[in-house]
Amino acid sequence: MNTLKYSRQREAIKEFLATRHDHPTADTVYSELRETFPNISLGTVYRNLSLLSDRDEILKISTGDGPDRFDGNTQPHYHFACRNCHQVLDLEMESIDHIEKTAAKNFNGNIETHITHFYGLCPTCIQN
Amino acid sequence: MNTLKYSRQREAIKEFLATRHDHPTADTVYSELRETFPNISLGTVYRNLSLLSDRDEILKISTGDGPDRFDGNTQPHYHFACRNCHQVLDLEMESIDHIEKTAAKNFNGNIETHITHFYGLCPTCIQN
DNA sequence: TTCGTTGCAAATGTTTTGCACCTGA
DNA sequence: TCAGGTGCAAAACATTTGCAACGAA
Repeated sequence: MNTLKYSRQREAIKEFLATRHDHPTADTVYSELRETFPNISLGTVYRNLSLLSDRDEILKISTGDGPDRFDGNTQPHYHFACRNCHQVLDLEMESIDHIEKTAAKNFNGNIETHITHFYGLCPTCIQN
Repeated sequence: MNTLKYSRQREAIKEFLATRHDHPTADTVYSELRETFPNISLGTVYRNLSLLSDRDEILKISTGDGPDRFDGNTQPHYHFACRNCHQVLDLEMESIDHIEKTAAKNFNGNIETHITHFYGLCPTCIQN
């Protein structure tokens, strides 16, 4: 593995994600960090987000609708994406890891992980 | 719902996807159809793929790695994406729809559907 | 005739990358 | 010192869209 050198920008990105629970996009991270680092570039944000998610220090969420989102919470958990307002919420649910065994039954490859996203209407949008 | 008018291009796209089981990308659909319709445009391919998947006549697969893929098989089933060769395979497995109930337990919104993808090494790549 | 569909090209939105300079170890 | 990190700008990718011409009903 590559040797990492400390960088204020990278630390700030990690720190920022740790305080947010709304799964911001790269562009949101960029705009917010601009207030502390007026010269930080979008390229740096993308480079660090991808570096951090490669190292499993943050989570990258691709819902298949709009840009990728990022999550500072690396504990295993699941996400819900609202089909109306497009916000992404954390779900508090028991583990469903057993589905990997189910999938492995008739499969000759090696299943290492899975990603599940749930979709529908969020508590707010359901009221209309 | 909108009234659809017959189009040879749209039929050919649907027909093409029905014969393939490797989940081609829009660009692959485009290149292959070019042989039958030398003037078909990428825009038309994208328009029809998105129209067909809105109507649930085909499936759109976003693995979060590379461009979207499309599947002519609309029967509920699951996909496996190889982290080495990036091919996408069908999994033959029993239904795991019950995970929607699990997810709904502590959630006030309405869960309408879910998407699960499995990742790892495919039978071919596992040998190296 | 009407209105959905097409081809083409330009535009958009997201993410990656080349490069010269900067910075941490 | 030197390898990794940064800012900037351009490029790469994937996808969408405006528009005039075309074609199905």
